[in-house]
Amino acid sequence: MTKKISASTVRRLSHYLRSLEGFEEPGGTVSSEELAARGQTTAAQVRKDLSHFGSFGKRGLGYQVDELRSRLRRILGIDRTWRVALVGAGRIGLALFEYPAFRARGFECVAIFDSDPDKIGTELGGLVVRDPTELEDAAGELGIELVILAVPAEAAQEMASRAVDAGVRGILNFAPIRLNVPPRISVEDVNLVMELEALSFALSQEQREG
Amino acid sequence: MTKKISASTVRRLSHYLRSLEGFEEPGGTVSSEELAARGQTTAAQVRKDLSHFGSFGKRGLGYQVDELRSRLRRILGIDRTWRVALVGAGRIGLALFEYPAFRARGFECVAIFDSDPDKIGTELGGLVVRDPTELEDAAGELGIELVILAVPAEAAQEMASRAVDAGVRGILNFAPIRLNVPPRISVEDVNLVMELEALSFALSQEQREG
DNA sequence: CTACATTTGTGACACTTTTCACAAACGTCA
DNA sequence: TGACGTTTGTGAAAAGTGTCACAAATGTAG
Repeated sequence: MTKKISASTVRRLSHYLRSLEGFEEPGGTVSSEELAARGQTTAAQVRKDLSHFGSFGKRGLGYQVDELRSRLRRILGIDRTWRVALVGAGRIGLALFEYPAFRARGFECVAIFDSDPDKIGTELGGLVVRDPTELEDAAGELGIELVILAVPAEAAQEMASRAVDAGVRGILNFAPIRLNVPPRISVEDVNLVMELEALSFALSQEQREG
Repeated sequence: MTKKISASTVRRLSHYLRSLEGFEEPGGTVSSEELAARGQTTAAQVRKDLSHFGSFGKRGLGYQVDELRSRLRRILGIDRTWRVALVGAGRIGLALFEYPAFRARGFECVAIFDSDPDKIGTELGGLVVRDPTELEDAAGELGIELVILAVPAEAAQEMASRAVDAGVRGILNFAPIRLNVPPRISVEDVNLVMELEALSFALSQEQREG
C-alpha cells in the first residue's frame, strides 16, 4: 500500500465515489462494468484502481455498494472533517466559501482572511474577516489544515508562505502561478484561464485539421 | 503537425505563456532552461513541447521572447477573441463572469442564461439574464462558441445538450458529472470537490506512511 | 455435489509520456 | 577565419499508464 498512486487514479476514485452516491439500494452490489459505464473509463481500469488498496470485491458478484463507498471515503481521507481557511475574500473566494458541495463533503470553512483593510473586521457568511497576519495564531487555535488560496497572483506566494508557516499542510491554489513551498506541503492548482485555453486549443486544432 | 498533442503538453504551453508575461525586456531571449525553472518542469520537456509545433528557437541563444509569446498565443488559439456565454448565474458563475483574467485573455462574456424566473430579465454586469430556451437563437446571433456551464449537477446535462444544439463547440463544465455530448464537442471539467479530495488523499497518505 | 454463468484480481503486453544524451547550429572573440 | 562555449532539436531509452486476457473465486440451479 506504500506504492505511489497516480493523480489520475485518485481523480477516478473520487469520481467512483460520486457515482455511488446516486445508488440507493441498501445492501446492493455494483460491478466494475457498471461503475465504468458511469465514469468515462473501463471495467479493467476500475478494478486496477481499487486493487491498489486491497481486494474488496466478491468474484462473481461485484462490490458491495455500502462498503465500497465507505472504503473510498477512507482512502480519500474524507471519513472525517477537514478544517479549511479561505484566504482571499474576493468574488471567487466567497463563491467557494458558500459552495454547498464543500461543506457537504466534510470541508468546513472556519476562517476567512483578506488583506484589504476595508474587508477586515466585516462579517461574511457568519465569519469575521481577519488580517492574514493572524493566520499563524488562528491556524493553531482553529485546527486549520487546508487553505483555499484565492488571491491575485501577486499576493499568492506571500500568502502561501504565511500559510505554510502557520502549519497548514495543503493548499488549493487558484492563483495562476506555481507556488514555491516545501515538498511536504501538498498543492492542487486550479487554473481557470488554463482550462479555457485548453478548450481554445482544442477548437483551433479542429479548424486547422479541417 | 497533425500528431496528437497531449493534454499535459497543452497545459504546459499555457504555463509557458504565463511565465513569459513577466518578461518585459523587448527583444530579449529566453532559454529552455530558464523557462523550465519558472514552470515545474525540465528543459528537455520545454524543448520537446515546443518542437511539436516547429522549431522556433535559435541554437546557442534560446527563444526570442516576443516571437515565442505570439507563437504560443497562435498555437493555443488565443490570438483572437472568443465569445463566451455563461450558463448558470449562481455564485460561482457570476464570480467567473467578472473574473478579469478571462477578459484579459480574450474570453469575452456576451450573454448570461439562467433558468431561475426571478433572475431572468434582471441585469447582471451589464447583461440581461435570459431564459436558457433562448440559447439557440442567441448563440447564432451573438457568435457564441464557448459556454461556461455553472449550474447544479441535475441541470447540467440538459443545459449542455441545449448548448450543443445551439452550435456551441466547447464547454467549460463546473458540474460534477461527465457530460454526454457528441465527440466533436470539447469539454473541460473543473471539479472543485475532486481537487479538495485529491488534497485530502495526499495528506492522509502522508499520515499513513508515517 | 457438479456444472455453469459471473465477475474479480492480476500478470503480461501495448501504448504514452518523460528523460537522456548528443550532433548540429549559432554567436562571439581573437 | 577558426576555435569555443552555448543551446536547440530529436532519436533512443526509460518510466509510467492503460488494456487485455484469463485463472481463481463466488453464487446458483439442478
